[in-house]
Amino acid sequence: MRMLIVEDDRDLNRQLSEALEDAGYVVDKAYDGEEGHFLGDTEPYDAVILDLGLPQMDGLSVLERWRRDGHSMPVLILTARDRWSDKVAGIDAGADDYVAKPFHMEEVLARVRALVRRAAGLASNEISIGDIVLDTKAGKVTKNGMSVKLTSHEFRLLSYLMHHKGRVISRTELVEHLYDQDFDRDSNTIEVFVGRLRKKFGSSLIETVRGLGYRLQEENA
Amino acid sequence: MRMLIVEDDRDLNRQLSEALEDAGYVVDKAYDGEEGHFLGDTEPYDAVILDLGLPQMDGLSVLERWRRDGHSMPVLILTARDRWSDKVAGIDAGADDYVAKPFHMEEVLARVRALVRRAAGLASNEISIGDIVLDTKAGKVTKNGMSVKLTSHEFRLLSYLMHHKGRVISRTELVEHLYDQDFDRDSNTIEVFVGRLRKKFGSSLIETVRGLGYRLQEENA
DNA sequence: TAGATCTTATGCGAATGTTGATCGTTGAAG
DNA sequence: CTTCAACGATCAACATTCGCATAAGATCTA
Repeated sequence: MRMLIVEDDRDLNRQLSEALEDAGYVVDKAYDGEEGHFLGDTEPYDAVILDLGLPQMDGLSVLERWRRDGHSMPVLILTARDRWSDKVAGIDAGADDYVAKPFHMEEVLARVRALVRRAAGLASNEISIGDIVLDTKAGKVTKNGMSVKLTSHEFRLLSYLMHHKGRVISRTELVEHLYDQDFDRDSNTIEVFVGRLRKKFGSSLIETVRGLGYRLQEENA
Repeated sequence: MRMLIVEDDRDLNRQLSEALEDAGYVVDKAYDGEEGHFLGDTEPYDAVILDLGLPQMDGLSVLERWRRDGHSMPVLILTARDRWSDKVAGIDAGADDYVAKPFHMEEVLARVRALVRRAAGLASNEISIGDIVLDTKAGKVTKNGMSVKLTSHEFRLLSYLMHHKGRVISRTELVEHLYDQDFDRDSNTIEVFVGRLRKKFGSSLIETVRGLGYRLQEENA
Protein backbone atom coordinates (compact mmCIF):
# COMPACT_ATOMS: atom_id res chain seq x y z
CA MET A 1 0.00 0.00 0.00
CA ARG A 2 1.35 3.36 -1.02
CA MET A 3 0.33 6.54 0.74
CA LEU A 4 0.80 10.25 0.23
CA ILE A 5 1.02 12.72 3.10
CA VAL A 6 0.47 16.39 2.27
CA GLU A 7 1.27 18.45 5.39
CA ASP A 8 3.36 21.57 5.65
CA ASP A 9 4.21 21.18 9.32
CA ARG A 10 7.44 19.23 8.91
CA ASP A 11 7.33 17.87 12.39
CA LEU A 12 3.83 16.56 12.04
CA ASN A 13 4.57 15.21 8.60
CA ARG A 14 7.46 13.22 9.98
CA GLN A 15 5.41 11.87 12.88
CA LEU A 16 2.73 10.74 10.53
CA SER A 17 5.00 9.12 8.03
CA GLU A 18 6.89 7.28 10.75
CA ALA A 19 3.68 5.92 12.19
CA LEU A 20 2.45 4.84 8.78
CA GLU A 21 5.73 3.29 7.81
CA ASP A 22 5.72 1.36 11.06
CA ALA A 23 2.31 0.13 10.10
CA GLY A 24 3.79 -1.24 6.91
CA TYR A 25 2.83 1.37 4.33
CA VAL A 26 5.08 2.95 1.74
CA VAL A 27 4.90 6.72 2.21
CA ASP A 28 5.52 9.71 -0.04
CA LYS A 29 5.64 13.19 1.48
CA ALA A 30 4.72 16.64 0.20
CA TYR A 31 5.05 19.95 2.03
CA ASP A 32 2.86 22.32 0.04
CA GLY A 33 -0.31 22.22 -1.99
CA GLU A 34 1.24 22.37 -5.42
CA GLU A 35 3.71 19.59 -4.82
CA GLY A 36 0.98 17.53 -3.21
CA HIS A 37 -1.39 18.07 -6.08
CA PHE A 38 1.25 17.15 -8.60
CA LEU A 39 2.13 13.91 -6.85
CA GLY A 40 -1.47 12.87 -6.37
CA ASP A 41 -2.12 13.66 -9.99
CA THR A 42 0.70 11.56 -11.35
CA GLU A 43 1.30 8.71 -8.92
CA PRO A 44 -1.13 5.96 -8.01
CA TYR A 45 -1.76 6.09 -4.27
CA ASP A 46 -3.92 3.77 -2.23
CA ALA A 47 -4.78 6.60 0.13
CA VAL A 48 -3.89 10.24 0.79
CA ILE A 49 -3.67 12.22 4.01
CA LEU A 50 -4.29 15.87 3.21
CA ASP A 51 -3.96 18.92 5.42
CA LEU A 52 -6.34 21.75 4.65
CA GLY A 53 -4.14 24.70 5.56
CA LEU A 54 -1.30 24.58 3.06
CA PRO A 55 1.02 27.07 1.37
CA GLN A 56 0.80 27.52 -2.43
CA MET A 57 -2.55 25.88 -2.89
CA ASP A 58 -5.05 25.20 -0.15
CA GLY A 59 -6.08 21.64 0.60
CA LEU A 60 -9.65 21.96 -0.48
CA SER A 61 -8.61 23.18 -3.92
CA VAL A 62 -6.16 20.34 -4.25
CA LEU A 63 -8.89 17.88 -3.47
CA GLU A 64 -11.37 19.51 -5.81
CA ARG A 65 -8.91 19.44 -8.67
CA TRP A 66 -8.11 15.81 -8.14
CA ARG A 67 -11.76 14.89 -8.13
CA ARG A 68 -12.49 16.99 -11.17
CA ASP A 69 -9.73 15.14 -12.97
CA GLY A 70 -11.27 11.84 -12.07
CA HIS A 71 -8.94 10.64 -9.33
CA SER A 72 -10.92 8.67 -6.83
CA MET A 73 -8.37 7.43 -4.33
CA PRO A 74 -9.53 7.71 -0.72
CA VAL A 75 -8.57 10.99 0.96
CA LEU A 76 -8.38 11.65 4.68
CA ILE A 77 -8.68 15.35 5.50
CA LEU A 78 -6.60 16.76 8.34
CA THR A 79 -7.21 20.20 9.71
CA ALA A 80 -6.66 22.47 12.65
CA ARG A 81 -9.95 24.18 12.14
CA ASP A 82 -12.97 22.32 13.31
CA ARG A 83 -15.81 24.62 12.51
CA TRP A 84 -18.51 22.37 11.14
CA SER A 85 -18.91 24.33 7.93
CA ASP A 86 -15.33 23.46 7.00
CA LYS A 87 -16.09 19.85 7.61
CA VAL A 88 -19.13 20.00 5.38
CA ALA A 89 -17.15 21.68 2.64
CA GLY A 90 -14.40 19.10 2.87
CA ILE A 91 -16.73 16.19 2.83
CA ASP A 92 -18.73 17.54 -0.06
CA ALA A 93 -15.56 18.25 -2.00
CA GLY A 94 -15.02 14.52 -2.06
CA ALA A 95 -13.09 13.74 1.09
CA ASP A 96 -13.63 10.28 2.41
CA ASP A 97 -12.91 11.05 6.00
CA TYR A 98 -12.01 13.82 8.31
CA VAL A 99 -9.85 14.23 11.41
CA ALA A 100 -9.53 17.40 13.46
CA LYS A 101 -6.20 18.44 14.95
CA PRO A 102 -4.97 17.81 17.45
CA PHE A 103 -5.50 14.11 16.99
CA HIS A 104 -4.24 10.88 18.40
CA MET A 105 -2.05 8.89 16.06
CA GLU A 106 -4.10 5.82 16.88
CA GLU A 107 -7.18 7.46 15.47
CA VAL A 108 -5.51 8.40 12.23
CA LEU A 109 -4.21 4.89 11.80
CA ALA A 110 -7.62 3.42 12.46
CA ARG A 111 -9.19 5.68 9.88
CA VAL A 112 -6.56 4.92 7.30
CA ARG A 113 -7.10 1.22 7.87
CA ALA A 114 -10.81 1.77 7.35
CA LEU A 115 -10.25 3.70 4.13
CA VAL A 116 -8.02 1.08 2.63
CA ARG A 117 -10.30 -1.73 3.70
CA ARG A 118 -13.27 -0.01 2.15
CA ALA A 119 -11.59 0.78 -1.13
CA ALA A 120 -10.63 -2.86 -1.49
CA GLY A 121 -14.24 -3.92 -1.19
CA LEU A 122 -15.23 -2.11 -4.32
CA ALA A 123 -13.23 -4.06 -6.82
CA SER A 124 -15.34 -5.44 -9.62
CA ASN A 125 -15.95 -9.12 -9.98
CA GLU A 126 -14.46 -10.39 -13.18
CA ILE A 127 -13.74 -13.88 -14.32
CA SER A 128 -11.98 -14.34 -17.61
CA ILE A 129 -11.10 -17.17 -19.86
CA GLY A 130 -9.10 -16.46 -22.95
CA ASP A 131 -10.44 -13.28 -24.48
CA ILE A 132 -13.81 -13.63 -22.79
CA VAL A 133 -14.50 -11.64 -19.66
CA LEU A 134 -17.54 -12.09 -17.47
CA ASP A 135 -18.38 -9.31 -15.05
CA THR A 136 -20.74 -10.76 -12.51
CA LYS A 137 -21.45 -7.42 -10.89
CA ALA A 138 -22.36 -5.60 -14.09
CA GLY A 139 -24.05 -8.63 -15.53
CA LYS A 140 -22.03 -8.22 -18.66
CA VAL A 141 -19.89 -10.34 -20.90
CA THR A 142 -17.29 -9.14 -23.35
CA LYS A 143 -15.26 -10.92 -25.95
CA ASN A 144 -12.17 -9.08 -27.09
CA GLY A 145 -13.53 -6.05 -25.28
CA MET A 146 -16.71 -6.10 -27.34
CA SER A 147 -19.85 -6.49 -25.31
CA VAL A 148 -21.84 -9.61 -26.13
CA LYS A 149 -25.55 -9.66 -25.56
CA LEU A 150 -26.83 -12.68 -23.69
CA THR A 151 -30.29 -13.65 -22.54
CA SER A 152 -30.75 -14.26 -18.87
CA HIS A 153 -30.51 -18.06 -19.07
CA GLU A 154 -27.53 -17.93 -21.36
CA PHE A 155 -25.83 -15.66 -18.86
CA ARG A 156 -26.57 -17.86 -15.92
CA LEU A 157 -25.32 -20.94 -17.68
CA LEU A 158 -22.10 -19.28 -18.77
CA SER A 159 -21.65 -17.80 -15.34
CA TYR A 160 -21.96 -21.17 -13.66
CA LEU A 161 -19.53 -22.77 -16.04
CA MET A 162 -17.01 -19.99 -15.62
CA HIS A 163 -17.22 -20.17 -11.87
CA HIS A 164 -16.20 -23.80 -12.15
CA LYS A 165 -13.89 -23.66 -15.10
CA GLY A 166 -11.70 -26.67 -15.66
CA ARG A 167 -14.17 -29.00 -13.97
CA VAL A 168 -16.54 -31.28 -15.80
CA ILE A 169 -20.10 -30.26 -15.01
CA SER A 170 -22.87 -32.78 -15.54
CA ARG A 171 -26.12 -31.83 -17.17
CA THR A 172 -27.85 -32.78 -13.93
CA GLU A 173 -25.74 -30.36 -11.95
CA LEU A 174 -26.50 -27.60 -14.41
CA VAL A 175 -30.22 -28.23 -14.31
CA GLU A 176 -30.15 -28.25 -10.53
CA HIS A 177 -28.42 -24.89 -10.42
CA LEU A 178 -30.29 -23.12 -13.15
CA TYR A 179 -33.79 -24.24 -12.37
CA ASP A 180 -35.89 -24.80 -9.31
CA GLN A 181 -36.69 -28.24 -8.01
CA ASP A 182 -39.39 -29.50 -10.29
CA PHE A 183 -38.12 -29.29 -13.78
CA ASP A 184 -38.46 -31.96 -16.40
CA ARG A 185 -35.23 -33.94 -16.09
CA ASP A 186 -35.17 -35.36 -19.57
CA SER A 187 -35.38 -32.24 -21.60
CA ASN A 188 -32.62 -31.03 -23.81
CA THR A 189 -32.76 -27.37 -22.85
CA ILE A 190 -29.23 -27.40 -21.60
CA GLU A 191 -27.98 -28.69 -24.93
CA VAL A 192 -29.87 -25.94 -26.67
CA PHE A 193 -28.33 -23.26 -24.52
CA VAL A 194 -24.86 -24.70 -24.85
CA GLY A 195 -25.43 -24.57 -28.56
CA ARG A 196 -26.47 -20.96 -28.44
CA LEU A 197 -23.47 -20.01 -26.36
CA ARG A 198 -21.19 -21.77 -28.80
CA LYS A 199 -22.74 -19.86 -31.63
CA LYS A 200 -21.95 -16.61 -29.86
CA PHE A 201 -18.48 -17.41 -28.59
CA GLY A 202 -17.13 -20.02 -30.96
CA SER A 203 -17.37 -23.73 -30.55
CA SER A 204 -14.07 -24.17 -28.79
CA LEU A 205 -15.20 -22.46 -25.61
CA ILE A 206 -17.32 -25.24 -24.18
CA GLU A 207 -15.87 -28.68 -24.47
CA THR A 208 -18.24 -31.62 -24.22
CA VAL A 209 -17.12 -34.66 -22.33
CA ARG A 210 -19.15 -37.46 -23.69
CA GLY A 211 -21.22 -39.26 -21.11
CA LEU A 212 -20.29 -36.85 -18.33
CA GLY A 213 -21.09 -33.28 -19.16
CA TYR A 214 -19.40 -30.06 -20.21
CA ARG A 215 -16.18 -28.35 -19.32
CA LEU A 216 -14.63 -24.95 -19.87
CA GLN A 217 -11.02 -25.14 -20.88
CA GLU A 218 -8.73 -24.04 -18.15
CA GLU A 219 -6.66 -20.99 -18.89
CA ASN A 220 -4.42 -22.34 -21.66
CA ALA A 221 -2.91 -19.07 -22.71
CA MET B 1 -31.88 5.47 -0.88
CA ARG B 2 -33.15 3.80 2.23
CA MET B 3 -31.78 4.63 5.66
CA LEU B 4 -32.08 3.30 9.18
CA ILE B 5 -31.90 5.52 12.24
CA VAL B 6 -31.19 3.84 15.56
CA GLU B 7 -31.56 6.42 18.32
CA ASP B 8 -33.44 6.11 21.58
CA ASP B 9 -34.00 9.82 22.08
CA ARG B 10 -37.37 10.08 20.35
CA ASP B 11 -37.04 13.76 19.79
CA LEU B 12 -33.66 13.48 18.16
CA ASN B 13 -34.79 10.49 16.15
CA ARG B 14 -37.70 12.48 14.79
CA GLN B 15 -35.51 15.46 13.94
CA LEU B 16 -33.07 13.26 12.10
CA SER B 17 -35.68 11.37 10.17
CA GLU B 18 -37.45 14.54 9.14
CA ALA B 19 -34.24 16.03 7.86
CA LEU B 20 -33.36 12.89 5.97
CA GLU B 21 -36.82 12.53 4.52
CA ASP B 22 -36.69 16.12 3.36
CA ALA B 23 -33.42 15.25 1.67
CA GLY B 24 -35.25 12.55 -0.26
CA TYR B 25 -34.33 9.42 1.63
CA VAL B 26 -36.68 6.68 2.74
CA VAL B 27 -36.24 6.27 6.47
CA ASP B 28 -36.88 3.43 8.91
CA LYS B 29 -36.62 4.12 12.64
CA ALA B 30 -35.59 2.05 15.64
CA TYR B 31 -35.54 3.11 19.28
CA ASP B 32 -33.40 0.48 20.94
CA GLY B 33 -30.45 -1.71 20.14
CA GLU B 34 -32.32 -4.93 19.66
CA GLU B 35 -34.88 -3.51 17.28
CA GLY B 36 -32.14 -1.68 15.42
CA HIS B 37 -30.03 -4.76 15.11
CA PHE B 38 -32.94 -6.78 13.82
CA LEU B 39 -33.84 -4.26 11.15
CA GLY B 40 -30.28 -3.81 9.99
CA ASP B 41 -29.94 -7.56 9.87
CA THR B 42 -33.01 -8.13 7.71
CA GLU B 43 -33.50 -5.09 5.53
CA PRO B 44 -31.08 -3.76 2.95
CA TYR B 45 -30.13 -0.22 3.92
CA ASP B 46 -27.94 2.17 2.00
CA ALA B 47 -26.72 3.72 5.25
CA VAL B 48 -27.35 3.54 8.96
CA ILE B 49 -27.18 6.22 11.64
CA LEU B 50 -26.39 4.53 14.92
CA ASP B 51 -26.33 5.99 18.40
CA LEU B 52 -23.82 4.39 20.77
CA GLY B 53 -25.79 4.73 24.00
CA LEU B 54 -28.83 2.55 23.53
CA PRO B 55 -31.15 0.50 25.73
CA GLN B 56 -31.30 -3.31 25.27
CA MET B 57 -28.09 -3.60 23.29
CA ASP B 58 -25.37 -0.99 23.09
CA GLY B 59 -24.52 0.54 19.72
CA LEU B 60 -21.04 -0.87 19.45
CA SER B 61 -22.33 -4.39 19.97
CA VAL B 62 -24.99 -3.87 17.38
CA LEU B 63 -22.35 -2.77 14.90
CA GLU B 64 -20.03 -5.62 15.77
CA ARG B 65 -22.76 -8.17 15.29
CA TRP B 66 -23.71 -6.73 11.93
CA ARG B 67 -20.14 -6.84 10.74
CA ARG B 68 -19.63 -10.32 12.05
CA ASP B 69 -22.67 -11.41 10.06
CA GLY B 70 -21.23 -9.89 6.95
CA HIS B 71 -23.33 -6.76 6.60
CA SER B 72 -21.26 -4.04 5.07
CA MET B 73 -23.59 -1.10 4.75
CA PRO B 74 -22.07 2.24 5.74
CA VAL B 75 -22.65 3.19 9.36
CA LEU B 76 -22.46 6.66 10.86
CA ILE B 77 -21.85 6.54 14.59
CA LEU B 78 -23.56 9.11 16.78
CA THR B 79 -22.59 9.66 20.36
CA ALA B 80 -22.55 12.06 23.23
CA ARG B 81 -19.15 10.90 24.34
CA ASP B 82 -16.24 12.11 22.36
CA ARG B 83 -13.28 10.55 24.02
CA TRP B 84 -11.02 9.48 21.21
CA SER B 85 -10.71 5.92 22.48
CA ASP B 86 -14.39 5.46 21.78
CA LYS B 87 -13.81 6.71 18.29
CA VAL B 88 -11.06 4.25 17.64
CA ALA B 89 -13.14 1.43 19.05
CA GLY B 90 -16.02 2.47 16.84
CA ILE B 91 -13.92 2.67 13.75
CA ASP B 92 -12.26 -0.65 14.37
CA ALA B 93 -15.64 -2.22 14.95
CA GLY B 94 -16.39 -1.26 11.39
CA ALA B 95 -17.93 2.20 11.60
CA ASP B 96 -17.49 4.32 8.54
CA ASP B 97 -17.85 7.70 10.13
CA TYR B 98 -18.39 9.39 13.41
CA VAL B 99 -20.22 12.47 14.66
CA ALA B 100 -20.15 13.76 18.22
CA LYS B 101 -23.27 15.19 19.82
CA PRO B 102 -24.30 17.89 19.78
CA PHE B 103 -24.04 18.19 16.04
CA HIS B 104 -25.28 20.39 13.26
CA MET B 105 -27.87 18.75 11.07
CA GLU B 106 -26.01 20.04 8.05
CA GLU B 107 -22.94 18.11 9.06
CA VAL B 108 -24.85 14.89 9.52
CA LEU B 109 -26.45 15.33 6.12
CA ALA B 110 -23.10 15.97 4.49
CA ARG B 111 -21.64 12.89 6.11
CA VAL B 112 -24.54 10.76 5.08
CA ARG B 113 -24.20 12.00 1.51
CA ALA B 114 -20.52 11.12 1.68
CA LEU B 115 -21.23 7.65 3.01
CA VAL B 116 -23.70 6.86 0.30
CA ARG B 117 -21.43 8.34 -2.30
CA ARG B 118 -18.44 6.40 -1.09
CA ALA B 119 -20.33 3.14 -0.85
CA ALA B 120 -21.00 3.56 -4.54
CA GLY B 121 -17.33 4.25 -5.18
CA LEU B 122 -17.92 7.81 -6.29
CA ALA B 123 -15.68 10.76 -5.56
CA SER B 124 -18.04 13.64 -6.06
CA ASN B 125 -21.58 14.68 -5.20
CA GLU B 126 -22.27 15.08 -8.86
CA ILE B 127 -22.79 11.97 -10.90
CA SER B 128 -22.88 12.33 -14.61
CA ILE B 129 -23.63 10.07 -17.46
CA GLY B 130 -23.43 11.45 -20.92
CA ASP B 131 -24.93 14.93 -20.86
CA ILE B 132 -27.00 14.21 -17.77
CA VAL B 133 -25.76 15.39 -14.39
CA LEU B 134 -27.31 14.48 -11.07
CA ASP B 135 -26.39 16.61 -8.07
CA THR B 136 -27.04 14.64 -4.92
CA LYS B 137 -26.42 17.61 -2.69
CA ALA B 138 -28.85 19.96 -4.38
CA GLY B 139 -31.24 17.20 -5.39
CA LYS B 140 -31.29 18.40 -8.95
CA VAL B 141 -30.80 16.98 -12.38
CA THR B 142 -29.68 18.72 -15.53
CA LYS B 143 -29.46 17.59 -19.10
CA ASN B 144 -27.16 19.63 -21.29
CA GLY B 145 -27.02 22.16 -18.49
CA MET B 146 -30.77 22.62 -18.59
CA SER B 147 -32.55 21.78 -15.38
CA VAL B 148 -35.03 18.92 -15.68
CA LYS B 149 -38.00 18.77 -13.37
CA LEU B 150 -38.48 15.40 -11.70
CA THR B 151 -41.03 14.23 -9.18
CA SER B 152 -39.66 12.86 -5.96
CA HIS B 153 -39.94 9.22 -6.94
CA GLU B 154 -38.53 9.81 -10.36
CA PHE B 155 -35.55 11.44 -8.71
CA ARG B 156 -35.05 8.63 -6.23
CA LEU B 157 -35.14 6.01 -8.92
CA LEU B 158 -32.72 7.86 -11.16
CA SER B 159 -30.45 8.57 -8.23
CA TYR B 160 -30.28 4.94 -7.23
CA LEU B 161 -29.55 3.85 -10.76
CA MET B 162 -26.86 6.47 -11.17
CA HIS B 163 -25.20 5.49 -7.93
CA HIS B 164 -24.84 2.04 -9.41
CA LYS B 165 -24.30 2.82 -13.03
CA GLY B 166 -23.02 -0.01 -15.14
CA ARG B 167 -24.58 -2.60 -12.87
CA VAL B 168 -27.76 -4.47 -13.59
CA ILE B 169 -30.29 -3.63 -10.91
CA SER B 170 -33.21 -5.96 -10.38
CA ARG B 171 -36.71 -4.68 -9.86
CA THR B 172 -36.64 -6.29 -6.44
CA GLU B 173 -33.56 -4.38 -5.42
CA LEU B 174 -35.12 -1.16 -6.60
CA VAL B 175 -38.30 -1.74 -4.63
CA GLU B 176 -36.30 -2.61 -1.55
CA HIS B 177 -34.27 0.55 -1.69
CA LEU B 178 -36.93 3.00 -2.77
CA TYR B 179 -39.74 1.94 -0.48
CA ASP B 180 -40.01 0.98 3.14
CA GLN B 181 -40.90 -2.41 4.56
CA ASP B 182 -44.50 -2.84 3.62
CA PHE B 183 -44.89 -2.28 -0.05
CA ASP B 184 -46.59 -4.56 -2.48
CA ARG B 185 -43.76 -6.50 -4.05
CA ASP B 186 -45.48 -7.36 -7.29
CA SER B 187 -46.61 -4.03 -8.52
CA ASN B 188 -45.47 -2.50 -11.73
CA THR B 189 -44.66 0.94 -10.35
CA ILE B 190 -41.02 0.58 -11.19
CA GLU B 191 -41.82 -0.04 -14.84
CA VAL B 192 -44.05 2.99 -14.91
CA PHE B 193 -41.34 5.24 -13.48
CA VAL B 194 -38.73 3.84 -15.79
CA GLY B 195 -41.05 4.72 -18.61
CA ARG B 196 -41.45 8.27 -17.35
CA LEU B 197 -37.72 8.75 -16.96
CA ARG B 198 -37.20 7.52 -20.48
CA LYS B 199 -39.76 9.97 -21.72
CA LYS B 200 -37.83 12.80 -20.08
CA PHE B 201 -34.29 11.73 -20.90
CA GLY B 202 -34.62 9.69 -24.03
CA SER B 203 -35.06 5.97 -24.24
CA SER B 204 -31.39 5.16 -24.49
CA LEU B 205 -30.56 6.20 -20.95
CA ILE B 206 -31.96 3.20 -19.14
CA GLU B 207 -31.21 -0.10 -20.72
CA THR B 208 -33.44 -3.00 -19.83
CA VAL B 209 -31.87 -6.38 -19.39
CA ARG B 210 -34.72 -8.75 -19.85
CA GLY B 211 -35.23 -11.14 -16.99
CA LEU B 212 -32.69 -9.38 -14.81
CA GLY B 213 -33.47 -5.71 -14.41
CA TYR B 214 -32.27 -2.35 -15.59
CA ARG B 215 -28.88 -0.85 -16.22
CA LEU B 216 -27.47 2.59 -16.90
CA GLN B 217 -24.91 2.54 -19.64
CA GLU B 218 -21.41 2.81 -18.33
CA GLU B 219 -19.50 5.88 -19.32
CA ASN B 220 -18.59 4.95 -22.88
CA ALA B 221 -16.52 7.98 -23.69
C1' DT C 1 -60.90 21.17 -3.13
C1' DA C 2 -57.97 21.35 -7.10
C1' DG C 3 -53.89 19.87 -8.99
C1' DA C 4 -50.06 17.08 -8.90
C1' DT C 5 -48.23 12.75 -8.08
C1' DC C 6 -48.36 7.89 -7.29
C1' DT C 7 -50.45 3.28 -7.97
C1' DT C 8 -53.08 -0.27 -10.24
C1' DA C 9 -55.06 -2.56 -14.21
C1' DT C 10 -55.11 -4.23 -18.87
C1' DG C 11 -53.83 -5.71 -23.42
C1' DC C 12 -50.43 -5.98 -26.90
C1' DG C 13 -46.18 -7.33 -29.05
C1' DA C 14 -41.76 -8.95 -28.84
C1' DA C 15 -38.01 -11.50 -26.65
C1' DT C 16 -37.08 -15.64 -24.59
C1' DG C 17 -37.60 -20.45 -23.20
C1' DT C 18 -39.07 -25.21 -24.37
C1' DT C 19 -40.07 -29.13 -27.10
C1' DG C 20 -39.58 -32.88 -30.22
C1' DA C 21 -38.06 -34.49 -34.51
C1' DT C 22 -34.09 -35.22 -37.09
C1' DC C 23 -29.40 -35.38 -38.10
C1' DG C 24 -24.42 -36.06 -36.91
C1' DT C 25 -20.73 -38.14 -34.11
C1' DT C 26 -18.49 -41.19 -31.28
C1' DG C 27 -16.57 -45.37 -29.76
C1' DA C 28 -16.84 -50.18 -29.09
C1' DA C 29 -18.02 -54.83 -30.80
C1' DG C 30 -18.14 -57.95 -34.34
C1' DC D 1 -13.09 -51.92 -41.39
C1' DT D 2 -17.89 -51.83 -40.87
C1' DT D 3 -21.85 -51.49 -38.25
C1' DC D 4 -24.64 -50.20 -34.60
C1' DA D 5 -26.45 -47.96 -30.71
C1' DA D 6 -26.10 -44.35 -27.64
C1' DC D 7 -25.41 -39.83 -27.15
C1' DG D 8 -25.20 -35.05 -28.39
C1' DA D 9 -26.21 -31.11 -31.72
C1' DT D 10 -29.22 -28.53 -34.38
C1' DC D 11 -33.31 -26.39 -36.01
C1' DA D 12 -37.74 -24.53 -36.34
C1' DA D 13 -42.19 -24.34 -34.49
C1' DC D 14 -44.58 -23.47 -30.44
C1' DA D 15 -45.61 -21.69 -25.77
C1' DT D 16 -44.71 -18.59 -22.38
C1' DT D 17 -43.10 -14.86 -20.00
C1' DC D 18 -41.81 -10.24 -19.72
C1' DG D 19 -41.79 -5.36 -20.33
C1' DC D 20 -44.18 -1.30 -22.10
C1' DA D 21 -47.70 2.04 -23.07
C1' DT D 22 -51.73 3.88 -21.76
C1' DA D 23 -55.25 5.35 -19.01
C1' DA D 24 -58.07 5.35 -15.14
C1' DG D 25 -58.44 5.21 -10.13
C1' DA D 26 -56.27 6.51 -5.60
C1' DT D 27 -53.73 9.36 -2.72
C1' DC D 28 -51.13 13.17 -1.33
C1' DT D 29 -50.33 18.21 -0.97
C1' DA D 30 -50.81 23.06 -1.18
